[in-house]
Amino acid sequence: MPELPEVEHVVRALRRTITGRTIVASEVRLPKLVAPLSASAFNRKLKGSTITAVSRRGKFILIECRQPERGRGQRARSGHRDFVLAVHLRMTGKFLYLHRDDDIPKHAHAIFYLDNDRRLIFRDQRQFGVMKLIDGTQLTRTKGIKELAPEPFGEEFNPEYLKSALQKSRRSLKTLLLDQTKVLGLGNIYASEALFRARINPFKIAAQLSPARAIRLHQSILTVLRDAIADSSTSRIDLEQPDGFSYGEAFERFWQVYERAGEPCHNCGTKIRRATQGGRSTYWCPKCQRR
DNA sequence: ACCCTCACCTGCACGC
DNA sequence: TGCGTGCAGGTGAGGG
Repeated sequence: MPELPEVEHVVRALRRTITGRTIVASEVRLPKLVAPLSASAFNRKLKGSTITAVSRRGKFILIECRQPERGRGQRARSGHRDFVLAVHLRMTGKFLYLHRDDDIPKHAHAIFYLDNDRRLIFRDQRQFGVMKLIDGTQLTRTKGIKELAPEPFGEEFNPEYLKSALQKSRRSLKTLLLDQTKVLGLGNIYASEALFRARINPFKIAAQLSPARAIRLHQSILTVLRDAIADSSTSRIDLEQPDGFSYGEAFERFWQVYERAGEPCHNCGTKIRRATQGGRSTYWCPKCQRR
């Protein structure tokens, strides 16, 4: 369920919580979480590794690790190997930071035992989440990551980039905004919200959007992501409160159109509409976002 | 190369 | 109460 703003806050929470910790051992209870790697190979690789940093690429959480040299002789010069544990939360993935005696909750598919006697749990009700171990130098060559569009807050994601991405596509804007290889970071909620802010109809064909509107859309994408990240209720993401937080709750009160079908538009009072587009719900104001 | 549909899962809200 | 249906914020494989 998390889109980029929620992932960003999970990253910040992980960063202040687990940076510098060593993974004493790990336990994978759902093998497909780490497939095609085997659970035992995954655990072997992580054992004894120290977490050096936590970052993000799109909606992927990157837990950067350093594995001390084991055995004799190998790679004697550097003395360590760097790798990244890349985690995608998909719909329901969550991290929890538990004490030794806390009960392991339902749907805990991976457990990381840390050197401070605490446990980092990966919990995922729908089992869509994925983890992969990537060699330090291979990150930008990894399938699933190398195809991602530029980071929305980076220089490369500018109005010119967006215009050119739009020009190449015959799909609807809403569908295109969900494509992480074209525009990075939006999900089903913020795609609708960004289009509402830009006053652009979600069914409009991408290539037919005027340059002026493309600039407006670019602005709206950035502001909707920034506002969601800046929202103080977001910082409530607390890894120690397993059920005290659901990603959506924090932002609901700011939604202008999402899940508001039949309710009045905050701008003009017209009833917000809902339709299915590419199998997903799209919400829009038929007056503010005319074709 | 592009784009669409379906599949992956569990749980919840709803109507009967 | 129970059961069936549809829906959920994300992607990726496979096929046209």
